[in-house]
Amino acid sequence: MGGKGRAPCCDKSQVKRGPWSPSEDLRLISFIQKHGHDNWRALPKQAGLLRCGKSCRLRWINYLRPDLKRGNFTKEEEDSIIKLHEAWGNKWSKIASQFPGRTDNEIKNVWNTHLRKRLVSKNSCGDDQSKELSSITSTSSSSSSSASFQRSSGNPSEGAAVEFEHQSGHESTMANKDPNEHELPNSTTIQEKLDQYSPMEVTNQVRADDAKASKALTISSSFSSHDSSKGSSSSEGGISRPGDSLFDFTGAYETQISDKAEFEIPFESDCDFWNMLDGLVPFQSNHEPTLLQDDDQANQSSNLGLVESGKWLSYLESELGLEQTTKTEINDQDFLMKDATEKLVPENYCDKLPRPAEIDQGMDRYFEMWPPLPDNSVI
DNA sequence: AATGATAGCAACCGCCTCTAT
DNA sequence: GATAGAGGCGGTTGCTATCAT
Repeated sequence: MGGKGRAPCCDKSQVKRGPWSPSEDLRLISFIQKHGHDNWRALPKQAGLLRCGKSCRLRWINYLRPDLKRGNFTKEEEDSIIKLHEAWGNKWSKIASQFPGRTDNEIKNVWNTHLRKRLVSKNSCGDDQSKELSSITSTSSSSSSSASFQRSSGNPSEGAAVEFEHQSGHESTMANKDPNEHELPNSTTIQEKLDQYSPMEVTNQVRADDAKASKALTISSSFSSHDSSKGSSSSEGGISRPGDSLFDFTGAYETQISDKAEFEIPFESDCDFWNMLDGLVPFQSNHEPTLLQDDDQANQSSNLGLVESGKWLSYLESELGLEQTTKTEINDQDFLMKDATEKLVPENYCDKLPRPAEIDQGMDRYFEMWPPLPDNSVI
């Protein structure tokens, strides 16, 4: 058996760690959408990511998968988690398998932060669990989730471990995880994700250094926090978007596919695009200007004036190469070998962010202008 | 307004399990 | 059957936002 004494999966000194940037996310998404994820260890290199394969896998499974259901857990879900935890213990992946769109990590966090305390407090108040379980029984069969439990929760007194038992073998994090899940939903999902990187939300959210910005972006632009009382501040600025949860695709994305299925974000797209996405948040707020080293960067810096004058759409078009066909000629290798973490966007770029609608228009045009590419299954 | 405490959650770490050779 | 590699899982950490004082 493996385990002890094994070599680490990667050289920790050679990989980027910490919060994921938007460009990294999009690289990962687009890569997996196009090529799948047969080999997590090799994926980062192929995708041009300076990340550990495990980190990529985790990021994908927990946050980027298009079938994730984000947002608050319903009372029914929470009750069912309690019930299942009672039956299975800390078998988070097993529990998560009963909640389509939920991840083991998410459930684990919910348990550790909410449910355990709830149970403890109930017990400490002299309330026995039978009361709790009785309420669970009455509600768990009708989750508000668009995709209800795969199996009926049944009678809690009869042992959920049997009732929910999976087929032998690996439990999977996803309810129907397929090791060859290359049937990634669609390109629209990427559009959705791009939409969610609404820079205005980020602007309202982010005020610190790179790491903070990245973290804040991840939280505020993508997800509605579990705890609405403490959660994302993305609404503080009065900017909210329909379907605020980036990953709230459950049951919905299939219909969305038809709308824009012909638009596929090209995996080998313009590097500037990725950098621009990073630039939608003030990642560079604390960076030294020396980051702007080459002509392109200098040009972008000079373009800040356009942004300032409100000509964002034009700027975006320019940056996306929508004005020139030559930018579409960038090849795979250019993209693959480009460090996703590299920043080309000027400092304080995002302090001058445009209105979201303009972003959306720009993104829409981006997707319209980029035709689907042949499916190159091998890099 | 400033500061410390607490809550929430994304990400990492190390071990385990499975599979291929 | 032994071994190595990769994926997966559960526990834990570290960072940020929010609350309380």
